[in-house]
Amino acid sequence: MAGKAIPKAASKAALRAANATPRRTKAGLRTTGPRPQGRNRTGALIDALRERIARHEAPPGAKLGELELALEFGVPRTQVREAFSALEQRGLIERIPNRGAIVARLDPADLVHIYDTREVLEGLCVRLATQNVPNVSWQDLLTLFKGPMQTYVEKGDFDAFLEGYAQFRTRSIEATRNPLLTQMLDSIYEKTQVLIRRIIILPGRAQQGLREHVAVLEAMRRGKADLAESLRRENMRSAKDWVLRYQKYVL
Amino acid sequence: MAGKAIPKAASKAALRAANATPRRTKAGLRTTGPRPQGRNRTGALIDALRERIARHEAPPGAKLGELELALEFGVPRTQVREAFSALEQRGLIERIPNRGAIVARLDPADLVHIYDTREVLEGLCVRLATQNVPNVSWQDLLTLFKGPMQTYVEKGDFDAFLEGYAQFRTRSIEATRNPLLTQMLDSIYEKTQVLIRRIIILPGRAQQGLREHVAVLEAMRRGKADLAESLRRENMRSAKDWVLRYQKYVL
DNA sequence: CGCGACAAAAGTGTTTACAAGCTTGTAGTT
DNA sequence: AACTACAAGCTTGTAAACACTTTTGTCGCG
Repeated sequence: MAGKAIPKAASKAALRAANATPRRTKAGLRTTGPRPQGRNRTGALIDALRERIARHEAPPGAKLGELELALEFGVPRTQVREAFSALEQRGLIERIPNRGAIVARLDPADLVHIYDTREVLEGLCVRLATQNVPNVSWQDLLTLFKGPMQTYVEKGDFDAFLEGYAQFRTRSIEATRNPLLTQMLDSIYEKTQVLIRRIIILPGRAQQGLREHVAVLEAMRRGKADLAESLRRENMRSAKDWVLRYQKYVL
Repeated sequence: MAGKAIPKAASKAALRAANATPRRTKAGLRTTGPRPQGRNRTGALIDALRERIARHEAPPGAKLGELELALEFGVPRTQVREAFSALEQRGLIERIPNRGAIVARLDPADLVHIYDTREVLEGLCVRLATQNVPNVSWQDLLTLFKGPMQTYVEKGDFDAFLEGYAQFRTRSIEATRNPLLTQMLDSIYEKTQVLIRRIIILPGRAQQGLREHVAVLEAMRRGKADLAESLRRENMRSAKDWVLRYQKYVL
């Protein structure tokens, strides 16, 4: 790895160019321009990074350089720092004093904590959802889970399968109309999203999970909120067992 | 309010003085000095603001000025902004473009959302706590709640009463050994802390809450984790009813 | 006496510049 | 040949200046 020995000229100028924000492709404007948009820029950056972490594009342990991200998104480094502060608060990244930020890692103990907490929150979610909207509004999801989803599993079409799950998730959460719960489930979702693709291919997990979801949906379809809650909690416990049993392959 | 008509000189100089960080009382050092401490400064600022909001020193709707806080804590404005970003993510403050940050307000709908979510999380908390530590370790709290706490209520010594509650809370949360749950309960706690002093003086609430807590503690003392969970949940529902019934006086 | 235009001031959002710390690569010594 | 010491550069932390927006106070007009 000894390398190159690039001389080292132009360091000042290079830094200046790198540190600066590359805005304004227009010609003569020398000022900042009319200010892009209110305060969405940092918010958008936060979301972009959350997405990137959830999608595993930035895997756990990956280093996040302030400069690198600032250049990529075309924002000043201070905004990247603000975003880091928010993400750290959310537990998605870890900041080490003069070393920068890395994507948070999960260890087996974290898995237990996540599933225990998720159990009660997901239970609450389906209970509220069942109570808040007409029973028939679950019919389409029930049909989906009883029909097409079965074939997705058999054929191993995991993308379609996950898409169906995402729908269930989205619909339930929206139906709760509870922003606090939504936020907490989102926070957990971000953490588990990293693993879902490994869990779903565990032997028998997709089939078992599907069976349990059908049961939950049937309870929701019939308006049995408390039953749906306890079925969903059982579902989470079952998922937890699976993950722990195969944890070597998941983490 | 027409006022003063201070001429307006020295604006540039004033701003410069205000915007700058007032570090280093020493004499001739012209640079930043040896860098105070790693990266605790922003973290400390976040905690200080959380505390201030929880204690109602900055009541809901209060404006938080970047400059003001920067001067008060002796940190640069960028750090205040980073702290704001974290607090916003936590839902403790609201940032309005170009207008600054205000302490988040609660409306009646938020109360419902908080109590629904709190119900399942507090239930999980006492269940895990019961499972994780020896039964006898709850004896002292049970004794406290059966004896001294009763007299606090009768005498109207709310400070001592709240102190007892805080102990129960702290002990339960620690016993769960679940950082994620801890974080979520903390997040909720910060929001309700604003109201607790108004709730506790509602007619009959302190007595009823105490009765319910004794029941929960007895279940914990006997190692009945599931029973403790359902009693705690019932306790939260009861608290929610009380708050909603008297919501005009609480909010 | 009220009401609307205008201008200054206050404060937020953004950018640039500089200083300190960690990393890495190289050279010199044992 | 391995190990330590040192120096350069890259990255983070901090400071300060700049640009834009909102607010507020005043003055002129109806």
